[in-house]
Amino acid sequence: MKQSVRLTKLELAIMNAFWRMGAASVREVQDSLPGKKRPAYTTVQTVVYRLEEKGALRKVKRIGNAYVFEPAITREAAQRRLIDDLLDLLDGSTRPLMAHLMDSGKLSLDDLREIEDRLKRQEAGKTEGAPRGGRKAGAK
Amino acid sequence: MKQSVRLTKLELAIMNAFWRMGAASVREVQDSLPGKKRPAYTTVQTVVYRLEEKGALRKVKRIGNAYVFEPAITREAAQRRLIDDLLDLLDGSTRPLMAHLMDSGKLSLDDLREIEDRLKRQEAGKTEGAPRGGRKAGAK
DNA sequence: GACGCGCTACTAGTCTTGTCGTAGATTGAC
DNA sequence: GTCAATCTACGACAAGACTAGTAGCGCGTC
Repeated sequence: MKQSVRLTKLELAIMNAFWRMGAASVREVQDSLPGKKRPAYTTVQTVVYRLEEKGALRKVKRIGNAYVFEPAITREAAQRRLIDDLLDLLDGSTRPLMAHLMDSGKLSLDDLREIEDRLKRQEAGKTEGAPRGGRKAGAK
Repeated sequence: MKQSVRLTKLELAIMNAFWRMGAASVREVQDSLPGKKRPAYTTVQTVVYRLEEKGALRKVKRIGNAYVFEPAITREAAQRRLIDDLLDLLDGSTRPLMAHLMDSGKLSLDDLREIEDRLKRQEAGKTEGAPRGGRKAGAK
């Protein structure tokens, strides 16, 4: 049941292009990469193909002799995987994470307020019915 | 001025052993690794040597014919690097991070309260002098 | 002083990621 | 139908990480 895919830096940069553009050809993706880190066409091509193998992209059609790909996973899922991997490395504890975010000024009070609101809504919302088959334990 | 070292999963597992034990020999580290993921002695040895080259460990003495190593970087510094790398991948935004932590129930309201308090104290303490443009983060 | 054990030092193979080139196929334009 | 442009398909290679084996040295023991 592992549908989540681990992406490397370059793979993520390329996926970002797809999430931004929806569906695109290798050429379009390469053109869209910011100048400084724009690899050769075939480099982008190789990574796109690898992403397809990994299940992060899928071919949707051809235009001319070129394939058009689109994302097969959401940005959220990919980010989730990234974060879970990090938490795993941190032994599952969010403490060092939060501590560092605060120390480095990456978390503002406003950010916190927003999160707090959301968390409250979440807690409130989950006591009423609609179990939303999310992550029930039983999953074989 | 780059003193921070990027650690991989195995390297981190080994550093964790050192942070836990203080100073140790390769043998001690290997023995301390949890059974499931205990690599061969020479594998641990190779990684320990690599960590020394990277500056994450240093030799402190010999006991018998064996070297004893100790951490040359703190766990906090290593974790900081991990987190900064992640933020880099997330385009510097903490939003998806916080959102996922909440969704997966890794952040409680209590956690948030604590963080909020700390953040407030921090802000109060820094209004004097240093302007520190909050999140501009850029700092190459 | 000889022996064996454990440790170091070195070597080596495999995998992943990033990088790109080349050959050949396809296509649109004439 | 021919041609040039553009893609795909495939191969290659370097670096880094992970994995582990082997050779040989040194230390403690008898």
